[in-house]
Amino acid sequence: MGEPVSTPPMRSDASEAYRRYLSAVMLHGQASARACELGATDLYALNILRLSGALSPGELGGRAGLTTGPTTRLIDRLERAGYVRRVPDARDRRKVIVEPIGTPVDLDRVMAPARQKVGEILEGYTPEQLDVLFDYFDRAALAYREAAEELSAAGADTDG
Amino acid sequence: MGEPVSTPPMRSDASEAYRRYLSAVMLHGQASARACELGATDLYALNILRLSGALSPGELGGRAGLTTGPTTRLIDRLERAGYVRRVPDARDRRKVIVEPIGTPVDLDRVMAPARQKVGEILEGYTPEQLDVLFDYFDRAALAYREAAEELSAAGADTDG
DNA sequence: CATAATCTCTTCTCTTGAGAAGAGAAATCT
DNA sequence: AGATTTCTCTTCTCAAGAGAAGAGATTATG
Repeated sequence: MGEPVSTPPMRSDASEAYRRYLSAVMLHGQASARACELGATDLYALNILRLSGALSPGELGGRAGLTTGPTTRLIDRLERAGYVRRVPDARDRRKVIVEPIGTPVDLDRVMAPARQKVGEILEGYTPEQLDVLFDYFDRAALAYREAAEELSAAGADTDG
Repeated sequence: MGEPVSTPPMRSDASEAYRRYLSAVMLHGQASARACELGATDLYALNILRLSGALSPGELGGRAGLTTGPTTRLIDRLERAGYVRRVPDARDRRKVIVEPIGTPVDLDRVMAPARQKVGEILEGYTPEQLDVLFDYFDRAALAYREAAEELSAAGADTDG
């Protein structure tokens, strides 16, 4: 997955710190998925569904960073595992709605350690400091999305 | 690849913001790789080599989040593309050293937009605020690594 | 209306990652 | 020294993602 190409912020070792951080997040994602006996993408998609509720395959795949082909098979796997159900959309018969209907039994147990550790870290910050963190997450997310957009647009230009 | 299972911090929409952030970072990584005509993992590995210098396959694979099998083929691809060279380690003949010997021509061009945008965001913060950010990256990285460690250890327990 | 253009999902083929098994080299133990 | 254990990389098989192509449904246009 897909793995991230970090864009190093400027300080001396900042880019290393940032890279280590992203790397750790992803290694944890893989370990979590393995503990749930799922692929990392499958668990990620399940998390998206838990937070956002039912989505169409297109929406789900887009948020999970998948193209449409793999998305269909992702949903196949989740459906077979009993975590998800396909429901036809009444208003647009081209569409399907993917409803979460279950959660891996040990998901909470698996997430607990990271949740607690990160929670403790965040508790150590003042509200102002937390504002800085989440302000950064917000704006950086936008920046990366825009940058990705530019790259895709530039690539589409030069394609046949 | 692998995609992250975010562990939502506590605030109301914080977990959503955090998820969007990670998602954006990864989508940008994929777009960057595509723009360089490489896989996301391949470009990530190349970045690791640029920052860390020559590494053994084991080290490289570990940092890229790959197991040893795929790592060999990753290096095969990079070698075939001319970005990397395998050199035998004189002191330990089990080992190989992977040396970066080139970089995709348009890597800088590809990275420029994100680098600039993120740079602008970071310039908007005071030194104290930047300390908060990088303090978080440091500690969160450790937290996620430890949490992943616990999961792996627990999984190894219950395995045959 | 009818036709064309667009959208959404699925199917197919090829590349890439995971994990098990194995070969070769080094370290450790007796 | 010889045997065992450990380490590092490679090879092999199977599952998962990328992208192209296609089927079915909706919307826009003449």
